[in-house]
Amino acid sequence: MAGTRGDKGNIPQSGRGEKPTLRTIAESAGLAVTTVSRALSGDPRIAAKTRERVAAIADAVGYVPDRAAQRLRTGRTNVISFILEPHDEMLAFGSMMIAGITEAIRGTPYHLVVTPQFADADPVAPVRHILRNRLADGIIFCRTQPFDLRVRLLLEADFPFVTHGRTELATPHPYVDFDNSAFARDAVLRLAARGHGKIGLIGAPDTYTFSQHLRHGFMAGIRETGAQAVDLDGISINSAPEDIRRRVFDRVSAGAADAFVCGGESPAMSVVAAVSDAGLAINRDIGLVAKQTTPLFGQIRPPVETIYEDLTAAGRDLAEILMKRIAGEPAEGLQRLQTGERLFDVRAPRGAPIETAVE
Amino acid sequence: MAGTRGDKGNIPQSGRGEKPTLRTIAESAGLAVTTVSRALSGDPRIAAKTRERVAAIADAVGYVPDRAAQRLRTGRTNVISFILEPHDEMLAFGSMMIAGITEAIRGTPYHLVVTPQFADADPVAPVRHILRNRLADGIIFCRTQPFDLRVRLLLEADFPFVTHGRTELATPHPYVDFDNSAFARDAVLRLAARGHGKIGLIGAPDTYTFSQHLRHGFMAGIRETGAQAVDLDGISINSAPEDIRRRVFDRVSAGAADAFVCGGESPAMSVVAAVSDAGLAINRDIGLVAKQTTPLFGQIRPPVETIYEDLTAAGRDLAEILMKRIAGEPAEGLQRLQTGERLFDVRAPRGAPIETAVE
DNA sequence: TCTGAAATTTATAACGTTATAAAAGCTTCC
DNA sequence: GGAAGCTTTTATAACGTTATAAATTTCAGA
Repeated sequence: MAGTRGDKGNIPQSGRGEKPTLRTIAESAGLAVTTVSRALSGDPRIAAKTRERVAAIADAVGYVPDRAAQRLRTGRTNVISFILEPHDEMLAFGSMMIAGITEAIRGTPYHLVVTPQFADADPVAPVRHILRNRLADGIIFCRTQPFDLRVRLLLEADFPFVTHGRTELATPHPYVDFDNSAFARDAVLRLAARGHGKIGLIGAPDTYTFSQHLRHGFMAGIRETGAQAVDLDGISINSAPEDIRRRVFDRVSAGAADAFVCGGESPAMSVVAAVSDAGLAINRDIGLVAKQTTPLFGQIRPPVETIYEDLTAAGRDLAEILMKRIAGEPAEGLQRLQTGERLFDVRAPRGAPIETAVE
Repeated sequence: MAGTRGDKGNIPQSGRGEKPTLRTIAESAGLAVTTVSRALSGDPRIAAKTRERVAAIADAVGYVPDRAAQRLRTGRTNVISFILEPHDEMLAFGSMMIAGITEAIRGTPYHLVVTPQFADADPVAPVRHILRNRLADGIIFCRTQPFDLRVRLLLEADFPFVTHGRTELATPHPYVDFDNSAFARDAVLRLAARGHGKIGLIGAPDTYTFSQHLRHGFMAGIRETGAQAVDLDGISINSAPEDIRRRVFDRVSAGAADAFVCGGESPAMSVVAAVSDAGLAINRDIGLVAKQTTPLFGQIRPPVETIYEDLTAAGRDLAEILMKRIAGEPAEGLQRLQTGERLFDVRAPRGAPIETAVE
């Protein structure tokens, strides 16, 4: 039942029930199929007059090229693969990225295929699968490691890709990244300037490159200000919210920490909860600077100072870079480092212009 | 440069650099291509012994069928299209759904293609586009309207689809929905039982079916309890967070409202902010029951009573239903209504067993 | 041993497109 | 007028698969 063709032709443009192909147009125009194909692809070998005539007929019959046939013939898939780990912690991450990617490929022939990277499976498996079966023209993936296996595999195969996050590999490759080091350093400077001396970092597991950047920036800030780095026993943005809350609650209750730098809004939420549970107040007693990736967080009370990482813009950049890479541009020019935007500064009144970053 | 084949064969399994096809296997086995094709698809016309032999060779050379060729020949795309509106407000919505869908199609031949539905474009356009170009075997889309044009179009074309949300059309169609009516009614009963008498609903624009369900349930609760429904001047979960905050602040400051039912966590966040800004306290002064769709919200302080809508489960159901529909199952059995799970009840101590719903 | 039917395999064509090579039409110029 | 060189069009084949129809082999029963 499902999927069978209805009796009445359900293609409104053309009077006939048949799906128009190049042959339909060729017959109607009295031309060879090859000529029509070339005319539609704007081949300069075809006379301008013929091109126009063909375009008109194609439009009239509602012709759209068959992607499967094109793909079979050319080997090009017109597919961009976005590899996504369905993390609880990531929340809006995927949605924001996808919004950016779809925006960038709007009007291009590319489609977006989401390829899951399951936690219980080999992380390289999706890349290998796409590569072997030529399932896409290019790949986007996130959360790189310093010596990322996926990057090495793709470099070796000379297959187009972009990463969200950098690596420490010698061969340059296209990437989009957020300057997490600057974010963390800046956060520490700001907290120290406000009198906080015992600062904890809630970053990510050290396997990720961005996590190391966070830590480097954080430690740089610590050294520059003479503040004390508070150990949080391996708590990270990947930890269960309740674990984070408890750990922060312990440190705060014991007076062992008086400020936190958070790599995400989910752990920041837990910090706010822990501080509240301890009978203390964010900003007044305990400092907090967090990275924000969704508008939602702007409404939290008490207001939390955040730096905004625009993931939709990142997705847009990733897709644009990938398309350029597929078109043959060299990797060197296709690297972009985002910097954060200050959203709310607790020292400034609401709505007031935000001061420039601490030098 | 990018995408060109490296000199060294980069397909590890097979010694040769060439991509194995049915012909490769046929030649190696001394069989016709047709036979190999049938053997691999488990056709009973092929002798069991031959099937095994072919399977062994296919495995050895690392054969994977060419999707483009299959698609061209059979007309089946093995693609499931998920139509997504990149809403600010939706946040984790897309991610959770996608997590569920990918989970369900794991191990099947289906791929997930995300098709954006841009706010500035015709909402029916993506469906029409997929239909015309046969870009998918089935479609998933969300936020139905009572007389949804997309549903009507797809029913007429007899094309497989599932919706997240119901319609009021006479012809039954597959759907997954959350019982928003029960949620809203239950929320009002609970708030009223706690002594709140002036209750506002932050639902969705009335064009959506689920929004009407929210309102029906809400009004049913109002009638049953004799509470007063507070008008919020068209504020909905689609409104800007700051607008919601201001409106709630006004009502609460003026003593015009003492409780709220929220159809999402983003507006609930704004309610918490507004109540805090008005110098009042959630639960003590102002009641709040919200729908929760992400784990994040569980950490908010003060704790907010929520009902959990499991969007990952919804995504899983949607994909499963769609695959059954594509396989030809009738729409009648493919309708599912989710009910919410109480996550936190302010009257019960944390961690204590949760009482059953108000009757 | 032969016949007819069942089991198994094969040849051919087609899905809709584009790359390659060849052909036809048109100018230009000696 | 015809060769040379350009522009424009066409014929053919191929990408890798599967549906259809035909052919071959196998086997039971007479």
